[in-house]
Amino acid sequence: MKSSKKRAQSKKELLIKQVLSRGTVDVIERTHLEHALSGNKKLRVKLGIDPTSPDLHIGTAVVLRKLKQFQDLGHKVVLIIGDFTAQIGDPSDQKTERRAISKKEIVSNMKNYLSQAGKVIDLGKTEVRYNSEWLNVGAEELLALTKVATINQVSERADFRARIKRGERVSLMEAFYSLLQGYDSVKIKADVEIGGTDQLLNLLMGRQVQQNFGMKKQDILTVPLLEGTDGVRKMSKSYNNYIGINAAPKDMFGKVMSIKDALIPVYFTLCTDVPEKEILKMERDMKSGRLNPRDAKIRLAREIVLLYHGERKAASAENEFVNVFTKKKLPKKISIKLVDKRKLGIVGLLVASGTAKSNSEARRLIEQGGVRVDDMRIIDPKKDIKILPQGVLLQVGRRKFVKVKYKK
RNA sequence: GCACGGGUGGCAGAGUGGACAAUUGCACCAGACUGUAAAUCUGGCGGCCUAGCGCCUACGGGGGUUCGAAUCCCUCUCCGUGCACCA
Repeated sequence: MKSSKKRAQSKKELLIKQVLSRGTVDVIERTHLEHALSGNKKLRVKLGIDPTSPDLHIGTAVVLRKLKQFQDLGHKVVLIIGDFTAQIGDPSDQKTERRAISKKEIVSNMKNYLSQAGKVIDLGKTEVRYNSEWLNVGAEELLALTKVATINQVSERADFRARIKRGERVSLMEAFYSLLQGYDSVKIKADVEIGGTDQLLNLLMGRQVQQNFGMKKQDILTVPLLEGTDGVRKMSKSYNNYIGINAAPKDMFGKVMSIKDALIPVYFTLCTDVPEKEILKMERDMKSGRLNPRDAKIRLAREIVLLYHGERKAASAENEFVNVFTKKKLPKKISIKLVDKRKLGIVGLLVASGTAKSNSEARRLIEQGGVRVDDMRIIDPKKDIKILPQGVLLQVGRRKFVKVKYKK
């Protein structure tokens, strides 16, 4: 009995260590949080969510995975949906003044968000709150809040200062934003708040607000921003370098395979549960040439797909990938497209089958040698193709396969 | 309200009367190679066809000047900055 208790104890220590170190950038204040985690008090762990973008990707999942670790330690996760601020519209995107989104949109966005977030955290143990619940305050309360910070302080923020220097605008709303979301921490009595490294200032403001409202300051913990598939910028939908949580297993697998080799260890650390020791070993082995980065990446892809689609689908996605790209075999499932002619030009065939957007594009693909019909490369854009009774197999590039049949 | 600056292809950002379907970078697509949809290299990246140094559409909207406009003028619209007591 005693030993099992001990084992549980050491397992907890391990989890704590993981919370504080794996995929963690800043911890403030470290020793305080460490003690709190070792204690028995159930901590309230806050994460603020922007309700404008309902699509989650594995980059946004990084912070959710961190939350999950807190949940595993028995703490309470509080998701705060920033519907209030979203309705005002965050003007920080200077160029295109972001339009305020409606309540209805927010509700549907959040439904989407939660169903996706549920793949990472345990929603049953999560408290979900909308900050319009308390932020729609009167002027009196608002003014009390504005006493917390000074214009001097806000204007000294590195990002604001830089923008002012460049002659760009900094809206008051932006300055208020951190106050308002800091007030969330007061209202929900947060012990800990987590967020991406880009949120550090906001999180710090939460501490300041809490202190001014006579409350104990929350600890804060930041996680890195995951680099996107381009390996340059952070993963984001607007850069089109993201891997969606809802992506089909096959696409998810392929997209992971398309990341730069250098990103492999980072992705392992932030996006999978593979033990850090193993990751380090893989890193060493890749450097020494003992491990083919491709194989490490295949494992990475499998681990990631596994988290969101389960083991069976992960295995079949892997199979499919190896088949199609390494062994150059045909994919298992090939979609069928019906056409109403028995014979048509290759250009028309590409367009009709949806493998090319326009005749010009089709021609280009053909001239560049990217088109095969029944495994025969077609280079002449004027070639006519007969649609055989059993159909013809059209391959465009390495990834598009379509079976074209005649529609009676 | 006044002054100034700006609105260019999915994004960033050149171009300020002809050589502009518009430099370049990113993203994207194809090919070669490979270790993979990595890296690298090559080509492409508005549409149409009779494939021509062809035609159509396109540099915020509309109108104009000109043989010719993304480029000049007018007007509208949108964005940004500054000013708005002294001025």
